[in-house]
Amino acid sequence: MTGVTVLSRQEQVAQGLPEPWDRLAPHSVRALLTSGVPVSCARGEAVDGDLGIVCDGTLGVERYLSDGRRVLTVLFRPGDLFDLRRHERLQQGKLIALGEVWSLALDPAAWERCLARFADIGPAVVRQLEDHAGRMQDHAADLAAKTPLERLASVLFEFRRWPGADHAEQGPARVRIPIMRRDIADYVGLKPETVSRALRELHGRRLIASAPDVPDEIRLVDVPAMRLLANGGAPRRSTGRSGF
Amino acid sequence: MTGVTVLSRQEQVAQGLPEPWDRLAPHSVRALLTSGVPVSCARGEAVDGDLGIVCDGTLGVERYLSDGRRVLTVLFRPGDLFDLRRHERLQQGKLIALGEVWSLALDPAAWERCLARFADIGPAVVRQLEDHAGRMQDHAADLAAKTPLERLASVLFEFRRWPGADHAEQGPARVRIPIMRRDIADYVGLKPETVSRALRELHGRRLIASAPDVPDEIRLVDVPAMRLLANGGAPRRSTGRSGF
DNA sequence: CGACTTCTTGAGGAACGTCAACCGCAGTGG
DNA sequence: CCACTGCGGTTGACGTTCCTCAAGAAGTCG
Repeated sequence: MTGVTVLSRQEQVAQGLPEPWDRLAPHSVRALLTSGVPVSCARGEAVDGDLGIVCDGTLGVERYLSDGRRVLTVLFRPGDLFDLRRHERLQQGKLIALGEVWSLALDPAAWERCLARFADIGPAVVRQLEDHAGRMQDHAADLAAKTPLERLASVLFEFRRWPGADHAEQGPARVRIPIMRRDIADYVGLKPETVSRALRELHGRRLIASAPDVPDEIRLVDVPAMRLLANGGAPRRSTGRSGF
Repeated sequence: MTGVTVLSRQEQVAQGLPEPWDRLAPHSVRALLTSGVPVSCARGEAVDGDLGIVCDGTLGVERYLSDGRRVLTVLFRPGDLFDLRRHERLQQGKLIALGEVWSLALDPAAWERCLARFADIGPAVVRQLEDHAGRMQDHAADLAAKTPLERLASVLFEFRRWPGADHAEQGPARVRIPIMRRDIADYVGLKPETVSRALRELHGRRLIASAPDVPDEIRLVDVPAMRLLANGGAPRRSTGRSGF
């Protein structure tokens, strides 16, 4: 399950390359793929190499506060480009695998050559960065102002928006939770217990549902209500003085 | 206080252009400045134009949740490039002035020409984006895991790190709070009352001090302790089980 | 089977948000 | 000059919320 599978995985990625990369011309894609080496990581492992593209699984930037509290500041999903070359010397956390992860590690020099040679890669990268900035802003809004329930709803939509193989098989209202509760908690700024309770509450309100044997396969029962909730439809308690 | 001051302000900016722009060759700077038109905004006003450089004051991306809660997801300080061209159609908030603000609005077409013509501007922009991404990650970590006290300490350092004219006059351990309490609160995910109490607590612990007549001019009395606090040195209560 | 991890559930308490009131200041108009 | 108004900031009392702690359920691996 190493050499050959790796290649087939590259091909597979080339086929259904998500979001910005799918607009690349065939030779750009080929150059991108041959300039990188496939790497696999087990859960918890640090990803070596600070430049690459996620092929499968979820990566996260992990940061520990002085007293041990853990935070996940960013998540990377299949198709995402991660570039942490300026990261290390800023002590801004470590990139780790939040599950079984396949990624395409890029050699910086080769990457620059690739950028210089193929005109369509540059815009794709810019688009990536802009998307990323947008997600970070959404995330900041979640963390700054939302209740646990709202954060959970929001993060479920975030999971759903992510491109990836999952989407094809399941209906549009289905979401597979790709990471552990603890990682969700560290990402949305809650404790695992609270995440658990919030999901329970969403079930209780008939907003989501899941088969008992696959609790991580969630169906969004009431999408509009979930969307409203994710956008801040449920204030903390009283004082729902909307309108100003 | 319009036509002439504007020009002089441009010159002034060109002189002490902060962080990434100061490394530009003189003609690059000149091109940058002549490609933009100076704009001033009063507090609360939306900034027209979605591409530009902040010259003086503080801008913020403001977002309202469905029920009226307000969040500031990003702050822009003098020297920062803001590019919200993809922002509008993603309904990701509005750029508003958090005080009296001078900025240099850039015409997208002219900007692209500038980018294409001067080789040193591109890297400066990339550096900007990377810095920005780093700050967003710091901010996410603040919001996700830190207590009000820690958030305040952190945001004070953020204010201090910002380049700007303020720095020259005051000592290195002095910070001027550039925005209102309410804006601080909406930025760090607290309520103004809590911000007030946290500042009071910092005073009480002899970590910061300020003259009674200028309460927004803060002196960092114990920088190491403040730094530790900003990095998460004070957990919520017990369970300070550091080390894992 | 036991050791371990992840997830869940429950009870209790600290903490931050909520609400209300007050202070100081600036602008306004009689 | 002073009352009036509005705004930003502060302080205090109170209550909900979410974290803490502990224990149990369910799955995995040796």
